[in-house]
Amino acid sequence: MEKYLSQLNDAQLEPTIQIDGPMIVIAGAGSGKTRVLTYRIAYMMSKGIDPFNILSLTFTNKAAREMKDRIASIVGASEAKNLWMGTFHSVFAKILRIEADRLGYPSNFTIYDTQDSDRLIASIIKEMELDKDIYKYKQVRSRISSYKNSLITVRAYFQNAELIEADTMARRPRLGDIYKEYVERCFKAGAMDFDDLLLKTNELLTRFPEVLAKYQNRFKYILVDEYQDTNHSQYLIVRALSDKFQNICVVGDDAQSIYAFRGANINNILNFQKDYDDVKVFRLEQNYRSTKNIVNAANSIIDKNQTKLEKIVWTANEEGAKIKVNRSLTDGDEGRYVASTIWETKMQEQLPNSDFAILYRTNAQSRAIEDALRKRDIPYRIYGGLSFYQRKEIKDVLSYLRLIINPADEEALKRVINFPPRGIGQTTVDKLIVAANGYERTIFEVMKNIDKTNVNVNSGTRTKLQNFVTLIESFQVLNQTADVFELAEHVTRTTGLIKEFNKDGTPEGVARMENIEELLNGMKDFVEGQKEIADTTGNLAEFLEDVALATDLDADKGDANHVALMTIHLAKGLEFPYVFIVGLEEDLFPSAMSMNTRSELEEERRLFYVALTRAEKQAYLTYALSRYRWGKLIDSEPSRFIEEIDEQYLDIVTPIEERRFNPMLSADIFGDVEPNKIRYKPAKQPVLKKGSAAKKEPEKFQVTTPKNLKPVSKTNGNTNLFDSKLVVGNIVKHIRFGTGEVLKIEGAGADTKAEINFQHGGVKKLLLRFAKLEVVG
DNA sequence: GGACGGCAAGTTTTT
DNA sequence: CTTGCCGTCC
Repeated sequence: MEKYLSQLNDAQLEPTIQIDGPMIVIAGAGSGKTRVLTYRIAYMMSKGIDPFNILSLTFTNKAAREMKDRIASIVGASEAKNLWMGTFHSVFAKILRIEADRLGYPSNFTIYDTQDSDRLIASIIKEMELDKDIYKYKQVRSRISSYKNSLITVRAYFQNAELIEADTMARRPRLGDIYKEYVERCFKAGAMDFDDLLLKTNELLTRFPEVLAKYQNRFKYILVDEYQDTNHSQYLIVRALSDKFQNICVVGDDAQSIYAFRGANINNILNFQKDYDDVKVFRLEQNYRSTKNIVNAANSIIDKNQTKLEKIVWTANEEGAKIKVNRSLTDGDEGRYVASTIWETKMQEQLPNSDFAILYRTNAQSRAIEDALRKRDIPYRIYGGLSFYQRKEIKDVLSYLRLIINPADEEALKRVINFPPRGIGQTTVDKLIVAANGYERTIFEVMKNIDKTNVNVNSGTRTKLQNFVTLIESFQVLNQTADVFELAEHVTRTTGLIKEFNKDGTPEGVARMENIEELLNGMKDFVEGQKEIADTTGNLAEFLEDVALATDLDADKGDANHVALMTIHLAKGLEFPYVFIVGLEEDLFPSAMSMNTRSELEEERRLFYVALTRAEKQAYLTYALSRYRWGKLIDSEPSRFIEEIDEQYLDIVTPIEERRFNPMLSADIFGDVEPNKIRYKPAKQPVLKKGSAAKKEPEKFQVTTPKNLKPVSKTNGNTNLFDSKLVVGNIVKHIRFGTGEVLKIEGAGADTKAEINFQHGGVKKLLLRFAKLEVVG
């Protein structure tokens, strides 16, 4: 342990060896807070504290996993295994399953994702015959969500005249009724939404003192990372659990609070010292990540905010290059600028793709960037956006599985009761819902006892309903003996899901088939993985929970060599040598939705601060004069955030208007130069989208690349390789299909697929993003 | 009950 | 430009 502690500076060492009592670590960006957290836990264990008594709450499951691995490497895997570590949502979902019956929930409750909530709310609005233009389901959902995060239950809502007044004034007098119905329907379906995982935990700890005592005694030491992003609900859970022993350590940076929209309350961190007695305060102010230029520029930005804790982030690192600011004509040009800059830097410095990240404010911005990267054969991966588990075909499969575990799950049932089509139409489903509400039973129970009900359906439909019940029940029987993978394979086959997606032969259908295939592969991995961990059973319920709370970041293998594309929110906690922050335009960043109040604007500014401080060596800021939005070109002006940076840290690239008339320079503007023209065979170019950019295909210019440099990624005449390591002819090993030869590689980025001829199983097309392939030759 | 085509709406950010 | 929803016709 000593040798690890000696790696820390004085400021880091102090909080690391401070074990007892309440404490806060205010950690500037890049100041090594993860290291402090990790070593602190290892240190605690080395002092004889039972890992069983330590609870560590992180912001992502990936962070938890990495930290646990690191701790395991210091103190040993068998010790680290007993640590409770994870996100608020995953930790308390586990506790809720243990204690569920106290709250009247089954322990196998479903976790509704946002899409499930949306659908349920939309159908309630429809059932109540309300105007869907006034009661927009997304707005209603976010309203309900913020109530839950503030611990305003339905009962509390109806006792609060102000809230009712506010919603009535907003022309939504029935909001409380929708809220009530939504909560009841979730309860009846044995389902909790994301907010419930926190709200119900609070209910559990408040209503049952013996449960509170149990977990207080269990979690004698509590650590909370990213404390600035906790909401009121989370705050109360932490307070309750730490109340007895007061061994609470929170770590965070108020300057990086960026989740107010989902209820995060920056006051939690600002007021921490008032919440506990004798709080010890530590500050980590030395930045180890970035150059002086980046650190100073970021400081000059955050200085503009009024609401903040005073701290001075500094670095002993080198001065570094100035931040490059580039203006483009359109979003397409912006993409090409980014792509060509990455390509040139990569060649000149001989860098891996994974040294680069492109960050944006909204997911929709990724498309123009993608197109440019694809044209340059630069491997990339998009994080976030529509995640794998939210795709239609995946949700369909998962819905069947959810029904096996919990037949009360109304949203899952509505999704698959007639998909693939089996003659149970909307009219019938509506009747079932009405009957279920009337009898106060679940839809599944009504179907099962259809003969004993007064549901008015003809005998043909009756049989179809009973057949569906029998189908699900047969799956339940199989679930007693089969593992997740075997079960899912059986389900996709017998329900006809596979056939359904296979039948049309359209590219979409084929893609969907392949996604289902990958889901099955993922299940195989899960089953294999669980076998190695003794304390878990690897059953279907656990798989579904993992999936419900997984983020796109969690699926990352971490070793792949690609440029990362993601929103700034998702980039929090990560770092990259080269960072591009794109779309720095008014109304986009800062967002038009967030310029009404000072606090909203300050949050946008903190977001910009987070973006800038991801960069280690070099940051690029780009903006476009016009941008496609809904198919139309709209004008934009540079973001105020660019001006707010002290100019001495900026390198403002020549404005584009001056260069437009210089034909020699225009190649740069459009960036469409062919890299390494001599040796490089351009790949199949994707069909260009309509738009001004496409029309102006420029002349091909030679890039000034040293001749002895070869592209880092070997293209082999094929289109872009997702993982540069894999080429045609490779012999690979797959967990399910065994050994095979790579025949073909196609697609780009997250959708890159390889066609592989397996010795057993024949030719398969696999998504590289999910297929865990081992190159063996 | 199901398939297909037309039209409106949507882009903050996520566990 | 996309996606999802709704209405029409078989």
